[in-house]
Amino acid sequence: MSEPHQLTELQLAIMRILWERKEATVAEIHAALHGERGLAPTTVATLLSRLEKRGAVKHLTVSRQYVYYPVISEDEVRSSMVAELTDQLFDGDVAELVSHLLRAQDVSADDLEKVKELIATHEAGLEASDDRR
Amino acid sequence: MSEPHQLTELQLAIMRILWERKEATVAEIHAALHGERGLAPTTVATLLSRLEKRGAVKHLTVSRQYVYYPVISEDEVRSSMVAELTDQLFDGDVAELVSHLLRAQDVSADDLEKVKELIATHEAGLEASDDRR
DNA sequence: GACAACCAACTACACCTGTCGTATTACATG
DNA sequence: CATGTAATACGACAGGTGTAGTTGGTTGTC
Repeated sequence: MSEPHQLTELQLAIMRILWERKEATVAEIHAALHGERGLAPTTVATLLSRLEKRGAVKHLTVSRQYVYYPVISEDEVRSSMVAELTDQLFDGDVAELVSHLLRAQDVSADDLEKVKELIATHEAGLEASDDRR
Repeated sequence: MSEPHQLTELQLAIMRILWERKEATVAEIHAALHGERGLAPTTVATLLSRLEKRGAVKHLTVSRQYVYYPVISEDEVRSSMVAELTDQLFDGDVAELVSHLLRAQDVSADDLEKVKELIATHEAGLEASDDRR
């Protein structure tokens, strides 16, 4: 069942870099983050060791430097966090979440098109597995 | 446009009670919460005053007791939190969120039906406003 | 071999949240 | 009016997070 992986904004920013690159040193992550935020290198290092303590990343040591890599996948985190949100805000009802999305101004006509296609594709997939049954 | 209303699990639990009942005293909220969690009354009071400091609730004093009521609506909080999640996990792309929902096992056949109906209804609404234009 | 540079480890601190205990105040009652 | 009771106000503390400084060990270089 995989523990709940609730990550904060900064933690996610770090994870995103790791997910993209598969692995990175503290210095690389610091550089990648540095564009927008003015964080000290030690700050990034602290965050990474805390993420490691929680089991979100691990590291190898390569010539005196730590190379971190993700242990949990982006999809796991997404699932975990979306589920948490759905539980807390929509009593676990995914349809309610979608309903909210549609009702709020959050969905543009473009989005709607995309969503419809997604559903069509998804249904095709379901039928395929139906056939196989 | 309306500050970010990111609430935690417990804070949401309290807000839900307030949204349902329109208003409630500390004692009532404590009782309503008490079923599942063993919180002290003072804990609930502390949470409420902190929520008030943040502008999520306000209170009136009725014969020595505080009667709290919500200042922000459930929909506001939902929008705010869903938007935040979408930004952080899906780079702000709502369609990506829906895509994730469909791909993950999170959506049952039933849910899918409901979602399709929702979309149909939503489109009908859009056309109506198109006509009006 | 001494020294500078680099890096991780450790420590610190402020702020938020969940949790309460204690102090204080206001009311009702005898 | 003295008191006990009921509620709020206030202060505290632990655990997590963002943020960073300082320390200490390795290593490459003169």
